[in-house]
Amino acid sequence: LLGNRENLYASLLGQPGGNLFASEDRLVTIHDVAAAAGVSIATVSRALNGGARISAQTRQRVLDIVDGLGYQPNDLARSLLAGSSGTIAVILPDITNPFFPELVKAVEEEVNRRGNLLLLCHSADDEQKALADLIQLRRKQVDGVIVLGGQLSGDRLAGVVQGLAVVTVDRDVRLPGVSSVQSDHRGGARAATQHLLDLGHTQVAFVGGPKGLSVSRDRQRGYRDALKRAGIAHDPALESPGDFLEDGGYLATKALLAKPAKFTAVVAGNDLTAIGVMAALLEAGRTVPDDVSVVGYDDIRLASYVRPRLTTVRQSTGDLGRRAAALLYEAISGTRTTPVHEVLPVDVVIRESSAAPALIAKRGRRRG
Amino acid sequence: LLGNRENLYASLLGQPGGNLFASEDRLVTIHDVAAAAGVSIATVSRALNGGARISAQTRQRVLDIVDGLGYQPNDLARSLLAGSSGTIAVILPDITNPFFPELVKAVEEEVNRRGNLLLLCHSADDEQKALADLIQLRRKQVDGVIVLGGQLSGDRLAGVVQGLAVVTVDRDVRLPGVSSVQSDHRGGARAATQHLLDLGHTQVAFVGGPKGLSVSRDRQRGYRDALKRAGIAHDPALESPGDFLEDGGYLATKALLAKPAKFTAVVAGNDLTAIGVMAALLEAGRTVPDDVSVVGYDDIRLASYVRPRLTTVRQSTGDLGRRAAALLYEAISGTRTTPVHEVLPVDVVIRESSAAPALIAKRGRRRG
DNA sequence: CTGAAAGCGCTTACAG
DNA sequence: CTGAAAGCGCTTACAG
Repeated sequence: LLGNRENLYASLLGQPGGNLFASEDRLVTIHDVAAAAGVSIATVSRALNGGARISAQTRQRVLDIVDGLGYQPNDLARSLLAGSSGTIAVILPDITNPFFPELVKAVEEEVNRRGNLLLLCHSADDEQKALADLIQLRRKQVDGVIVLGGQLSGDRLAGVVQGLAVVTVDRDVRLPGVSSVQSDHRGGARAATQHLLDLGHTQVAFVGGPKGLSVSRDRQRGYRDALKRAGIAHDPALESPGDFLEDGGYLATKALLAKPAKFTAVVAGNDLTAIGVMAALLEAGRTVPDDVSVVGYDDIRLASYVRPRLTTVRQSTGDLGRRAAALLYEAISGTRTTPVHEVLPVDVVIRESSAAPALIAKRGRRRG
Repeated sequence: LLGNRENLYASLLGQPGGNLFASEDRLVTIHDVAAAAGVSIATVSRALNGGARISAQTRQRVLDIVDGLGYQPNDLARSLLAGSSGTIAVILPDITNPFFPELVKAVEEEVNRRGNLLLLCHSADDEQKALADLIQLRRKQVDGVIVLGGQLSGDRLAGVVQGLAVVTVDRDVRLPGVSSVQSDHRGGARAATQHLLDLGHTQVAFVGGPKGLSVSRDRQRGYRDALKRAGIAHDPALESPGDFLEDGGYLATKALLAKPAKFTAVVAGNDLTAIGVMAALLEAGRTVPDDVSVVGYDDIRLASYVRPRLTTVRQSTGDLGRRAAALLYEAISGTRTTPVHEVLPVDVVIRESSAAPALIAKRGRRRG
């Protein structure tokens, strides 16, 4: 295939006749090739698509003309016949959150490996736009779509999704025929909180994600799980939603700091939130981790570049993308008819932003 | 248009008959609608596309059937006729560099505003793949493509680009009919370096971008411009290429630190590089900015969240994307026939990572 | 092995 | 206002 492609652009670069235009502004079509080669368009098609019986010499003659003319088949026509466009779409809420580009990159690699192209719709946070996009995608005959996170309700999604292969990532709606992939948000948040508890913290705040996302809910549940297991009642005054961006973490922490309730550690809904949390703490004169410990979630690349380096929960973002793509192609090809719901494992990466609370640390030193 | 869309998915959600399938696995087509309404397919087409003369009552009857059946026109067929797919592509080198998502977001908004869809090709760093992608895009009849940065040589691009509307961003190749947008890399780097010089630095190192990119070249030129203007000869021992990622900045700084040549400030090729530079300095026991000042380039969102907050050159990334999209649509519509090459202004954002060199600072204090 | 014909799902002159 | 027909650029049985 690639060899074929190379031929094609070799011709585009080299040949004097390779100007792509049959006339003024009509691109060269299969008819032009057929005429130039003195064969029917069926023969040109056969020469191009291999497989079918055609004499080696006819094929070569046609291919030479194809090169000379710089002919490129029109995929719109091919797709119309095939009923498939060779295109996959991903719908996501916020491409400026580094978590998504990493995921999209993995998806794009898989999509490319299969010779397909990737459409990007930046809409999952706006239900109206997401629905409109989905409809447009269907009209364009995309073969499948991966829905990343987002607010789109299951009902709405179900309504618009018929006839489309769909895989969701990081949302827990169960739709007929729709597989999903997500990492173990609840377990991850539980482990992150447990890590702080193990360090000796007993007053742990939580700055989560936006309300209404299953990811936010799951991570909050994990946080509470850990507290409960340690016999600590969760204090609503120490829990705050965020927006999965730096700002939300910053603002929520400001608010937390203004309350009478004390805390020596914060579990953040994701890394961007954690960065905002740290900024607010620093601004309030609290040192991380000496005064307050902070843990994030995602392990985006920058988590290890901020100071202090961020303790966080690592998701294998690439795996998430690759699994989503794999499941989507199974759905498209009909290999998989009953959906699966995969939960990928996560682990806590301990870096510099978490430490024993000040008092305990002193006691420890005294003992040692 | 949106109203129309709303109708459509209202029907998809509500109607009992709206199942999209005419039979087993054939989607409903215009013929099904025509048959159900007892009219010709031409009439259905007219009812859907407005404009043409059709009685209000026939239109309504057809539209009701359309809703009832959940019919969605096949855009592949429409596009084949129109010779245009309503699709735009962007080719970029590295979506995990936060600079690009911000740009892509702006482009996507413009593309959406025009009712088009955006294809994403993650290939500009691999010439072979970029060419293959470009060819595939042409076959899919995309209306235009925005090429972001990347290594793709002008010649190669020229060969494959005929018949496609193209706009380049952050590269200085001049191709017939191809407009370009970029920020003032040279001026920006010059201003950033000047800022350090003004602070009193005389030994300023440079950790740039990958070799072979015009962006890298321009920023290095700006750096040298400023030195020259100050009567300082640039020292090749203090200049190093990077890769526009954290790692490159980190590694290059390690190498710089191992050399005998001294420096009290570093101009980094971009913000990611600057973050790597700071990590290496910290690891070597140098404080930023007390021992060494660092300035970045791009002003990605995280530049103001790392500690110390990064002094950097702000590009209006959104403007870059919006201008690129606008120029592309001018090319597509034929409004613009002679290409333009726009250079957008930049400015230095002074934050915490730059300060007077230690010695000067002390002198200053003594004096004061 | 090769060609003529039908057809993919639409839109748009052309008649009426 | 409405329908029959042609055509967008291809692929694929169907004949020969």
